[in-house]
Amino acid sequence: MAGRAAVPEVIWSRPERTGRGPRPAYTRADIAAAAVRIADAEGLDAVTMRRVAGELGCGTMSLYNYVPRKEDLYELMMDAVSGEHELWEPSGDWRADMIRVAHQTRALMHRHTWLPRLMSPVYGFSPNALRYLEHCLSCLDPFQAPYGTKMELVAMVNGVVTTYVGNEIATAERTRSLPWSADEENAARIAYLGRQVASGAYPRLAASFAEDAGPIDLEGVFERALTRVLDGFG
Amino acid sequence: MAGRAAVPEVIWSRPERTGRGPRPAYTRADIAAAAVRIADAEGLDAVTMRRVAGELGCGTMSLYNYVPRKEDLYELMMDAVSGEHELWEPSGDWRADMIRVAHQTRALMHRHTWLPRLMSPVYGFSPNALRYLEHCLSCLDPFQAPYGTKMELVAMVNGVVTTYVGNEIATAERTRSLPWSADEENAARIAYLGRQVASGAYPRLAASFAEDAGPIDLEGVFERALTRVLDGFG
DNA sequence: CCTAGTTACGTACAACGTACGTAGTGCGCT
DNA sequence: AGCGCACTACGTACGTTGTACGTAACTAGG
Repeated sequence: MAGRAAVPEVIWSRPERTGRGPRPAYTRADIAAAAVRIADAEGLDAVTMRRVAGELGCGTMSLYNYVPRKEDLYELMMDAVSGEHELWEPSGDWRADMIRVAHQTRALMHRHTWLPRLMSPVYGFSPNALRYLEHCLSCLDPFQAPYGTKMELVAMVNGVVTTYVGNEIATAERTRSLPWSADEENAARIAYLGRQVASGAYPRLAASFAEDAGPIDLEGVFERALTRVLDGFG
Repeated sequence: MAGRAAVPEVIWSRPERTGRGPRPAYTRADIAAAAVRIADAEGLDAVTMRRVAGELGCGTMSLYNYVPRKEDLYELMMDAVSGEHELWEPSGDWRADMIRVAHQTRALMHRHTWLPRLMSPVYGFSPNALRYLEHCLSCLDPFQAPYGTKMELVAMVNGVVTTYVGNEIATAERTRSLPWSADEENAARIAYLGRQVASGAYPRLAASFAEDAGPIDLEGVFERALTRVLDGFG
């Protein structure tokens, strides 16, 4: 209980290599890549300390030389995939650039479906996150506003992307894991809700479900949400 | 492996009481209340099957007669606190009503700080969730738009509230669990980021942090985000 | 009344994060 | 040059988790 971390212990503040002792067998990039590979292939829940160590080919407890807590492993994973962001020269049209950023982030999250779950609490300040943030701010150079407003815009766009793609992924995984089609799922949901709604206590809900019977166009929903958020910033 | 649930197994579709066998010692409301009490007092991670059973005064495995999986216990918790929503007669000004809804949900989440974590994947269709949804739609009666648009508005407001209050809570819990003040926290973060920014690779980030040195007004951020979202809907 | 379905609960298991102890290794200092 | 210490590596072990399973008691429907 004595000398254990009287400091935030952000992993990015501790150096990867101190110079003393034998050279580490793996880099942080190696570890992050292994964890990302597992998460992409088998889901986030398959990312355990034992499994990652096995993927690297070392003992379980050796991982703790690189990563003090599992939470920091998650941090490494988020930073690794944040490096996949393509950073272009701003076009001069900040609105178009932010839409492009949002679509790219959405694609990134669909490539790594575990990302929304890790991002939803709060995203930190990893190296690649800083580069991404700086790029967003550079896209917003033509947007006449104090930096506080620009940061709020970036946070809002990121929040909306995380929320909506998280929903898309949850929906997709539910329909994939279950042994029936999306239409049947939809029908079953209508059937259950129909029973609730039949009581007459929810007339507007009933009208809503009667209005749009088909499956929801998730991409369209995302696009409209994004447009509305940007509209709110004028 | 044979007869185990070839159906979604939404907990709300199974009756609370079938009539056969001894009468259950507890109601779903009892169980939900116990779990909520624990989560409010000791955090969501303290809500384990053993702990809830202990709070009720029954054996651990007896809980599984009421709740097939832990996920369903979460569902019960969300429904229970959703019942705390105050549902008023719509004022005729849908914008004002939605702002009131959002503030009330925010207050609810601050009262039950584990809510954003449970809501972020997707919120289901529990009885009280349906009542809440119907209330939102009734507030939107003066809003001339198809129900699809109204549903998107409600979803967006809920998403923003969840995201932002989730951030507020994460920030608050970080400063509470750590043995230094918010100012020191802020200073430490500036110090760490300052080191990164000092390289000169992030000029706009540097300018941003130079601009607003004080602590962030989270309530103001929330208020502005909400206003902007509603502005996006005209 | 009987029997089938339900409740109650103790035992048990696999999997998790990780504390701890020990052995080996190589940089920095004297 | 060589000593020492900080670091790496890793096996063992502990506490905790969700929950499968078996058994005993009980109550409504035929």
